[in-house]
Amino acid sequence: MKIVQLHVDYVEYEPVRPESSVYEEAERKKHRIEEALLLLTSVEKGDDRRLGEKAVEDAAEFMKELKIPRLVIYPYAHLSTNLASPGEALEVLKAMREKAEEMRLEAYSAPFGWNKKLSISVKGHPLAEQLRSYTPETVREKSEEEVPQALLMEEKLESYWYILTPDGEVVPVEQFDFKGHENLEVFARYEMQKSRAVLEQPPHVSLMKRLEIADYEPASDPGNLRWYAKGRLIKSLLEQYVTQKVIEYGGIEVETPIMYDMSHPALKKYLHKFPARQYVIPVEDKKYFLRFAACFGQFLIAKDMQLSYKHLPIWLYELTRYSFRREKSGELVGLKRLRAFTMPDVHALCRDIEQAKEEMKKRLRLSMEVMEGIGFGRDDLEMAIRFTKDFYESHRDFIFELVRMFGKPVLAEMWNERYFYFVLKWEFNFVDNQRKAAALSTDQIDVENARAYGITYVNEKGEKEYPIILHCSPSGAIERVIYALLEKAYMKIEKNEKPMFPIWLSPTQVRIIPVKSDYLEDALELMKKLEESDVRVDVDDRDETVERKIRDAETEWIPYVVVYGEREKKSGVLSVRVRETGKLEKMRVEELAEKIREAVKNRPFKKLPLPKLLSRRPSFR
RNA sequence: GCCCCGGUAGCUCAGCCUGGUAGAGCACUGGCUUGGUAAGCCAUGGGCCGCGGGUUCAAAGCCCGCCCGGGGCUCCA
Repeated sequence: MKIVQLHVDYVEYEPVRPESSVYEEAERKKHRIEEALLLLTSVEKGDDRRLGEKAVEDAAEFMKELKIPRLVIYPYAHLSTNLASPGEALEVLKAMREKAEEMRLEAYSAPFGWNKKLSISVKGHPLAEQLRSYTPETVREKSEEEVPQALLMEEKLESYWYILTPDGEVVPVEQFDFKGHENLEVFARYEMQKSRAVLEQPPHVSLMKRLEIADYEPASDPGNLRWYAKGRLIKSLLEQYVTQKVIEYGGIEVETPIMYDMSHPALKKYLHKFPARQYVIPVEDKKYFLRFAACFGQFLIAKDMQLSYKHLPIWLYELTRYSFRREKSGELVGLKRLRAFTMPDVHALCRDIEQAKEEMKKRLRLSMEVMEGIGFGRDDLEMAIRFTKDFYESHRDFIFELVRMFGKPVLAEMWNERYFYFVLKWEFNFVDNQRKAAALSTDQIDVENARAYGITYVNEKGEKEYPIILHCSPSGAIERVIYALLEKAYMKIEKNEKPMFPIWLSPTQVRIIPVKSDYLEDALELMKKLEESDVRVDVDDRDETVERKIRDAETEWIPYVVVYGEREKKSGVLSVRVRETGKLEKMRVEELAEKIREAVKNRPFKKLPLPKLLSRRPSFR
C-alpha cells in the first residue's frame, strides 16, 4: 500500500463517472473539506485489512501531534504499478473507514471506482507532504506496539465530577464544602487535574530498601522488583489474609496460566477494551501476552462451566502472582506502580443487574473488612464511584446505598457514554505524602465480557443467558498495600511519632536482648516458649552493647523488645519495651504472648523465615 | 514517550566547578570490651570513579557518544 499524505487547507473532489467494474454509490456533486489530513491511497496486491488499519492509526497519531481535526481517505490508483484487484482494494479501504470510525475520528471518504475531479491546497510546512509505504512486513514488525483502542479513547473521555454524600446529596465538586474532608479534597483535585509538580521522591521507596522489604532489580525489566525475606513475609501474609477473607465470603479459588495467545478470538476484543500495554512473548510463530489481570483465565474457565441460574451468584477467585502491565517507564514508582504485581481478583457471575447490585454490596463490605483487617482506618481511604449517565439515572438509589455503606462523602465521576466494558466502578484510594492518590480496592459491573467470551447460564425456562460479571479486588495490588502501609508509617515519622507495621505483619514481633552472653541460654529458652504460642521471635546475641541492640531493634520497628538479665531471671517477670506506647512494661511471658495473639486475631501467622540469632543473620544490602 | 537529575568501596555519599594519580560514615573482618533500654573503643581489608572515544605531559574531573538508574510530566482501566 502506498499513501501520499497531505496536510491540506482544503480538498475538493467531484465524482464524474464510474470508472471501474467495482464502484460505490456516490452523488455527482462537489465535496469540499477544509483543514484536513488527506490520504491519497493506492492498495497493492497482497495488502490486507490490517495494513489499512495500521495506516489509519499512523495518520491518527500524526493528526494528534499536529492537531489536525479531520481525515479524508481518498482512493488514488496512480501511486503503484502493482495494484490490487478492485474488490480487494475496496475491502482494505472499508477497513480504513471502519478503523477511523472506531477511533472516533472525523473522517470523510471519497467513493471508490469513480473518475473524480480533484483539487487540493497543500500547506507549506515541512511535514505537510509525506509518502508512506506499507507492506505486510511493516505491520508484523510494528504490531508489537499495538496500542489498545481503550488507551486512545481514554484521552477523549469527557467526565463530570461530583461529590455524593451519605445523606443523598449530589454536589458539583466546585461547590462542595470540604471542611472536615480535606483528604477527599486533595484526592478530588488530584483526580480532576491530574498534575502537580512535586520534587521529593516518595518516602516509601527508601523505607522499602532500608527495612529490607523490596528493592529494584537492575537485571530485570524496570518495575519487576526483588523481595527480601522480610518483604516476602509481609507480602505472603497479606496474600494469605485476602485469600482467606474471599474464601470466607464464598469465593472459589482457581489458578490460571500467566500467558495467552494474542490471536485467540475472545481475548482479542478484551485486549482492545482494556487500556494497558502488554509484555509480548514470541514463541515460534505465535505471540503470547502476559496476563495483566486474572480476567482471561477465569473467563475461559467460566465459559466451559455448566452454569444454571441456581448456581448464581458464583464467585471465582485467583490471586495473580504476577499480573503484568508494561507501564511506560516514567510511570513506575517504588511499590506504588509496577510492571509485575500481585493482584487478588474475584469475579462474580450474576444472573441480572439486580443480583449484581446485591453482590456488589457484599463485596464492598468484604473490601471494607479487608482494608480494616490489614490496618487501614476509614480516614486512610477515599472512595470514588464512576458510572455512565444512563446507569446513574436508572440506579440512583443503589449508588447512594454504596455511599452510605462507606459512610463518608465520595468523589463521583460521570461519563456521558460507556467507553469501557463496565457501567459502574468504585475504588478506595490512598492519598500519600506527595498528596498523590493510588487506587486500592475496587469493583466493577461488566456488561460486555460475558458475551465476548461466550459465558452463559441456563435460566428457568431452559434458555441460555449472558450473566453480568463483577470484577473485584478486595485489597488492590498487594505491593500497593505495602506502599500505603509504608507511606502511612512515614506520616507518623513526620508527626514525630514512632512508625510501625501492624503487629500481625511485623516480621519480628518480639526481639530478646540478653544483657550479657551468660543469659543467652535463658533467652533461647524464652524464645522457644514464645514460638510455641505462634509469635515471631529472635534473639540479639551479637557482641554489642544493650543500647546498641535496642537502637537496632527500634530502627527495625520491632513492636516488643525484651531485655533479659539478672533481674528477669530472678523475678520471672519480663521488662518489655512496647513500641506502640513507648513505655517499659513489666509482664509475664504468657501475657506478652496473649497481647500478640490478641493483635493478630483471625489473621494468618507464619514463622520468621530468617536465622533466629542475629549473629547469624546477614544484611541483604 | 518527553524533561530534569544521577552512576565514585557492600550501603549512603563527598571530591568534579578551578585536571596532578582516591576520601568519609556505616557495614564487613580481627582485637579489646560482659555492657540494663536509641550508636563503646582500636585496627585491617576493600575501588576498571557506568562504558567507549576525544582533548591534555597528565582525566573520576573537561568535551562527544552510548548504556543503566531515579524523579517529574503524561498516564493510572
